[in-house]
Amino acid sequence: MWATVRPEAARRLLLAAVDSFAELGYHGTSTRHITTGAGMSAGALYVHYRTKADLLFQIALIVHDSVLATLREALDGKEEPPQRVRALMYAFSSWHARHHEAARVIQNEMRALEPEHAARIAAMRRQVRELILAEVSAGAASGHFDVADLPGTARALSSLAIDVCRWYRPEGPRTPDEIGALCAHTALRVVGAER
Amino acid sequence: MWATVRPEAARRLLLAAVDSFAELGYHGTSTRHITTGAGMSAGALYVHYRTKADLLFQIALIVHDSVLATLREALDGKEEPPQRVRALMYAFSSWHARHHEAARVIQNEMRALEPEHAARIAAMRRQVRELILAEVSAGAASGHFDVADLPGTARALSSLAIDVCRWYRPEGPRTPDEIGALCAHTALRVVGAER
DNA sequence: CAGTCTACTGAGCGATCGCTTAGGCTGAGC
DNA sequence: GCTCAGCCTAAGCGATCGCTCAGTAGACTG
Repeated sequence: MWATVRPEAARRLLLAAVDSFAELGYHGTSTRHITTGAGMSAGALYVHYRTKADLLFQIALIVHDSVLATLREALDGKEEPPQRVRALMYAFSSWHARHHEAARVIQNEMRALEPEHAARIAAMRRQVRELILAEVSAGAASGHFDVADLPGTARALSSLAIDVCRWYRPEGPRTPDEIGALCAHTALRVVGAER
Repeated sequence: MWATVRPEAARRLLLAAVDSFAELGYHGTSTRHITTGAGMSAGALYVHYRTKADLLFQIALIVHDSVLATLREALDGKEEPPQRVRALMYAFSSWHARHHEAARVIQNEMRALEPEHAARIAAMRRQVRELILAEVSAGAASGHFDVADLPGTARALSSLAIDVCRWYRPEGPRTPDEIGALCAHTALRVVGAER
């Protein structure tokens, strides 16, 4: 996810910021804590980023790009609605386990963005929601699913996957792939695909 | 939920803190912002609370008490597992809509607590999880539900309800009661109670 | 080798933070 | 009518915040 961030020092700062934002929150993290974590002195952050808020924005852009790419790749080549929802939910929820630190940052810290940056991120989040809603709607229209409330059901699937980043612990009993399989199975029950 | 907090000035401070913590986060909120919101000067906070962190702890105690009381009251008198899970999920999710600000505080800001306070809150959260797990397990044992993974399914129900506080907006199209009904219905599908 | 550029250091700026303290106001009890 | 405890204000402490900037080390160019 971070491979494209250059130069290497900018990437080190960004990774240190994700770590610290996830653990202490945006406002709980000082710029000195970030630069120390990246092995640099206090002023180095401003060589690569305009402000602390800009650093958060760059993180949000990269992370949301990663989510969207992951979801689209998961759907690629799948035809039948149950297969598509299974792939989508597997990818979405296992991504939230694998990248739980980055996910926590984009779930909890977006209110620190300036309005115009927040709007750009909100647009990317809307794309994710519409992607899920489209799959639920398609399955309901084709008769594969039994769904009375389309947006409400899409919201439920979204909740199942996103909430993973809140409770997931790497030392816990489940791997990201096992969580993906569980969430996908649960999602198919939620849309009424099991007969 | 806050009626028992006395004197009235302490309650005003507490309510202002919940508002601000929910909107700006614990570290994003200054003690001056809290006292201004309660119509007092900066020093007034320390008449009623030892520290800013202690104020957060008092909030967490009250809020978790409210959740536990709400869940136990919802189960009271219900006999059959499907009825109990429906009541539990209705109460849990509609509580998260009705009290979405307080819920956001206890979901996102608990890491700011001191270790011994965090441990007390963690114990209360464990009680909530065990309450849900017990209902899922009882329904599976009695044959009302079809559940292969008991803790995983309990976690899914918990996610459905808790995540409400992340996306709920008072100006949105659904009332807390409608959200409760939707989550309860979804939960019964997740546990395989629909035949 | 001299000159230039980029990446970074480290001191430090003004602002704001959590919290303390001295003192004033108010109302219940004697 | 006086005392005193409880509640609150206003000023301000030391620490830390985000951010700036003059200076430097080292690689590259001509």
